[in-house]
Amino acid sequence: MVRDRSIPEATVTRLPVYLRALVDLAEASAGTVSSDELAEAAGVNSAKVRKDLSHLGSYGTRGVGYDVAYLIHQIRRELGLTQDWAIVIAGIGNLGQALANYDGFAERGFRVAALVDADVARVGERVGDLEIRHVEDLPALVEELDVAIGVIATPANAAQVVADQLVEAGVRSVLNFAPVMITVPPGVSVRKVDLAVELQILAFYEQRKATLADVKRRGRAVADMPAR
Amino acid sequence: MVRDRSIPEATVTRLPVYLRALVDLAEASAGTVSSDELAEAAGVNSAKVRKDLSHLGSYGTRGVGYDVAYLIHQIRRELGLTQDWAIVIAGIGNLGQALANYDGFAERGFRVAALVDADVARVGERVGDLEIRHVEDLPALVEELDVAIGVIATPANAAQVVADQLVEAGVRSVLNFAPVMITVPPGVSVRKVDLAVELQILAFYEQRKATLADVKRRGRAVADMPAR
DNA sequence: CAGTGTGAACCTTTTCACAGCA
DNA sequence: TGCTGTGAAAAGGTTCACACTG
Repeated sequence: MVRDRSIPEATVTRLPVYLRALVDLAEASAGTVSSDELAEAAGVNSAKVRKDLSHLGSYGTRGVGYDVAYLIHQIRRELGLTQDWAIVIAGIGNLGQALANYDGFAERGFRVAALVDADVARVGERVGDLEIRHVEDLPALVEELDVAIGVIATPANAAQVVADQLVEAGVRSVLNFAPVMITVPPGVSVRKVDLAVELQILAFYEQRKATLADVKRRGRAVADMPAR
Repeated sequence: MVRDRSIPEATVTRLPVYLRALVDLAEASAGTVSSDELAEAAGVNSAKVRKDLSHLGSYGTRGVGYDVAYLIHQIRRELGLTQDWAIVIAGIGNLGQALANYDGFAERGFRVAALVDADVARVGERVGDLEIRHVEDLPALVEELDVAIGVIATPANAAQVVADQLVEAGVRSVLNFAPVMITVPPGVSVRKVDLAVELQILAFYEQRKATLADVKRRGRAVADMPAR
């Protein structure tokens, strides 16, 4: 059967989760893993694991499971993590600093190559082993360091300006932590992480749980928050 | 028509996004907004906005649009944001500190009520106007401050232990920033934010863009990253 | 015979398109 | 006339269940 080149979006979002679970398993020196075990570790069900992995090809062995090391390799290849990616962080406030020092990036092939801020007073300050540069230097930094991904950690009101500067400088992918939607030209990818949004979603389900107290109001119990 | 009490999960995840856009619009003193305008501001399409809002009830006016202030009120009510929620942050490293100082929480009704860390050496240290407390104090803090939501900002290896402590202390909702899956008893909600996962997803699409260079390989162009 | 790979059924979400209302 | 609200259609994602294989 010809393998379809395109992997469903939902699968793409889960591959990094499997990858981490697999790396943990590898460290625990597991040679092989079943879809059941991997599902458990990733917090999904095993049918989903098998479907997802089948999009990569037939890398499992019936009656045995998947070879951990080989599967790690395949997922890395599929996600483009065999190379490492240089990222630039724009906006070195609390969040920017936390991101600059976040070990999870380096562990997974993302190298924080540069830090920029619009505040001239901050320029020259050291964070970890990088020096904060002025945002005006972006074009040179992107070019020099071959930066592919820009991370926006500025306040909301600066985000669009910085996004424009990143794009102008040649960055093609943007991860936006600012609590505002930014617009970019076609061909540039954006993902948005909004810390407060996640809390609001939790609050919704928390509130709904409280409603469980007066269950008698209706026949059917109020649903629990769906597992992800 | 009887309005169904249950709002689709996909809609719940978008309500906070609409809410923010609406608050921005309100600040720009817009009295009314059409589904088209709101869609633009939220980065989705207008049919989705109308479907989503229709789950809250019929709050729009045909030929005119939605009353911004009223819609804000309705979404807040639906999300349970009319009260404010006390949260505790566990693990006061770089990320924990950034979260403790993050304005976006307070702005949206989340009050950081306590900070805890397992490292006794950190106890007593001040971050903003809170003092770091020892993780052992969790039960007392949760009780006293009526904490509903716990945020885990510890390293991966401490996350499960802290999650257990939070649940033990009475927290019913957990936002997990640690790069590991945690398990909790039924009835406790967990959402997970993984900073590196988002980067990995971007890398996937970035890599795919690179593949566009050799478009001739196949008839159909490689798809762009789907908009969220 | 344990566990993958996968059609088929099912469910959720998105999009379309337009009737109906202010 | 302009824009909401919503059935109906389409797309996308999940789960089931089992044939098949190492």
